[in-house]
Amino acid sequence: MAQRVTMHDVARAAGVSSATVSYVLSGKRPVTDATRRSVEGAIDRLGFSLNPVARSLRTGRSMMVALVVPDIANPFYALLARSIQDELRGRGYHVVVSNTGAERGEEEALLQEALHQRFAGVVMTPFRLATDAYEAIRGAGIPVVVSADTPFCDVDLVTPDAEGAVVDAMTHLAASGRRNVAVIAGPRDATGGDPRLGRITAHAAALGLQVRPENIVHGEHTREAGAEGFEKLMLSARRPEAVMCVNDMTAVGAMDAAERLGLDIPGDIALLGHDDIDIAALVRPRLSTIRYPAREVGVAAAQLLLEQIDGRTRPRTVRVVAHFVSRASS
Amino acid sequence: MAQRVTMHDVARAAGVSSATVSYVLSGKRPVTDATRRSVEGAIDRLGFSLNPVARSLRTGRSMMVALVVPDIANPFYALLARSIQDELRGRGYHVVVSNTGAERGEEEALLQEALHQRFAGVVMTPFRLATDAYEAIRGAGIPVVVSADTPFCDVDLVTPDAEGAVVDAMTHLAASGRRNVAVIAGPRDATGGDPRLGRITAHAAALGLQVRPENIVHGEHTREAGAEGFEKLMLSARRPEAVMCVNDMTAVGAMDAAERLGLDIPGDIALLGHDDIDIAALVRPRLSTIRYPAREVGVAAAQLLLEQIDGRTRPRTVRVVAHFVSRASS
DNA sequence: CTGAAAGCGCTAACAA
DNA sequence: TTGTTAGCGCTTTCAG
Repeated sequence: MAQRVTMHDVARAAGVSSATVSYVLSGKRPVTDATRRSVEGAIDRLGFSLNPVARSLRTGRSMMVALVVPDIANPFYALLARSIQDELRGRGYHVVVSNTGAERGEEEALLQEALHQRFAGVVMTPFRLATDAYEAIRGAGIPVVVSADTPFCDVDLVTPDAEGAVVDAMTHLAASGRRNVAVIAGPRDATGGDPRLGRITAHAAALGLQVRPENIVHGEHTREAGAEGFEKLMLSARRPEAVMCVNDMTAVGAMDAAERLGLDIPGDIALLGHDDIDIAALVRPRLSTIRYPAREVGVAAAQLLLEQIDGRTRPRTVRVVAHFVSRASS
Repeated sequence: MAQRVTMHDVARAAGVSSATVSYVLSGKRPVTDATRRSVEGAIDRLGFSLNPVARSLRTGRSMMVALVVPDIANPFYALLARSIQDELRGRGYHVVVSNTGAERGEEEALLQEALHQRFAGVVMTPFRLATDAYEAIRGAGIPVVVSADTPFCDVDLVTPDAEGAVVDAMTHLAASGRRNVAVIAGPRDATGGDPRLGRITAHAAALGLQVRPENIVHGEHTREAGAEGFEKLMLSARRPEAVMCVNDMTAVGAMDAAERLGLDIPGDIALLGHDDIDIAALVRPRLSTIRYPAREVGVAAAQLLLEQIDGRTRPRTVRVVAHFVSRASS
């Protein structure tokens, strides 16, 4: 009772050739109304549906899109996944989600895999991948969209426009008298460094803030790493008056640590996150953060991917603007 | 420069037939050490890798597993996805995530799709699907695992063992003098009703609690529905002293509403969730909840799926035990 | 232990 | 406007 109905069966039932059935389905060739009706009749009489696997083998392209992220359990990526799926479903694409754990080996392997599988495209948030790792897959003509803070050469990119937001956040800190600012940044060995950290240090001086080298700690984008980083910072001889975190999950980790250490936020120290996942407004104190809307990022990524699938070849970059959201933690 | 290297090329390079290459790869037939070495040499000299699409066409089964959930942006399902992916990756399976929005039409369509795509299996959290909707796909021999509170006939099932936890939770309410208990339950038209609600009403009387019919409201498993449900309950002539929610997201919605209404939790009213997603311990007051560990559910589901793929045919049910977690909201 | 060959179900030339 | 046909790259009988 499985789908044992092939195009051949339909063709026979409709008294045409299987090619005609194919053309009725794809519309790639004019077909008489009569034959069309006859074929369509046979199709739903027999309950036929096209075998996507055979089709993929023949055309060399599947309807699968890979979404490669560090961790789908991270709310930012979960929401990103949701919005990409929503955008792509209409066009019949399925989304294969894979987790890299931000590990370079996994990032490479999953990109390879997308190539072998002849996926229709890849949306990826790389952390440690070499910037030239896209050569092979782009050489195979598989569309790639990268979501990252770092500029990548020759690849479609969705990236934040966050200069203004960072300036706002730091202006806000300065206004409340916080001068000595620390940063819980991303991993030291991330490809292209940590642009979020870069933006902060770039603007600090002009805004009257100081980011001492010893007040910069590195770690993964996780809650645990955030807690660890915060504790490290609190050992500093000159305790910072504010901590800016690479994302909201690390900021939550910092709050965990602050609680353990008996430090009050924002009394003893101001805390800022990045992304504005739902959790940011749910924790207490509510977390001030630089909002980078996952949903919009996903929409943009899906858009770029579809454009490539539809034939665009010149790489494009979409900047999603980030905003400072002031809440109780700063 | 794409993967234009086929088994034929490898065969020629190794001076054997493509059948032999296939057998070297699959190990389904004994092969001399000499030929094996020669083939393996050719394989990595040419950078060959097997085309999964051709393989799927031939065998009639792909290495894709469908994960069909209401909303991957819901932390419970995100974590479920993560753990399933972790379990399945080792065996080479990829996970295709789809969102149903808990809509029956989508649930049916996505199940169908898994059939057409010849997926290796399906893990599904159904809400409104008819219980006999699995016939077709099971008839096609595609393994299915359902994660649900409701018992489903003839399908592998991962389901909570929550009687004890519910009794604990309600005992706790009774002990703190809450007698009049309300429930924010799942949708009224869910397949098999709402077993979480069922468990509550089943135990209420024996524990000295009262769940009045007008204190049961229905809605989706979302934050918004939770807020709406809570507001409805607060209009009740006899305001309940405790509210039990079908999951943590609805409980968070209830907290949203409580704040708007100026009600104190747990002072004016106790609040309980269900699942224990990370957010439960992050909101204030921290949410008491009935912990149903998504990670374990995912592991069990993956296990069941693999067993089926490996040939088991008799349906199996795994019960994951739930526990009451007492926090500040009750 | 190895090879030859027949397809899996579809698409896209090429003919008619 | 339609049909014929040759594969896409693999697995798996059936012979050797």
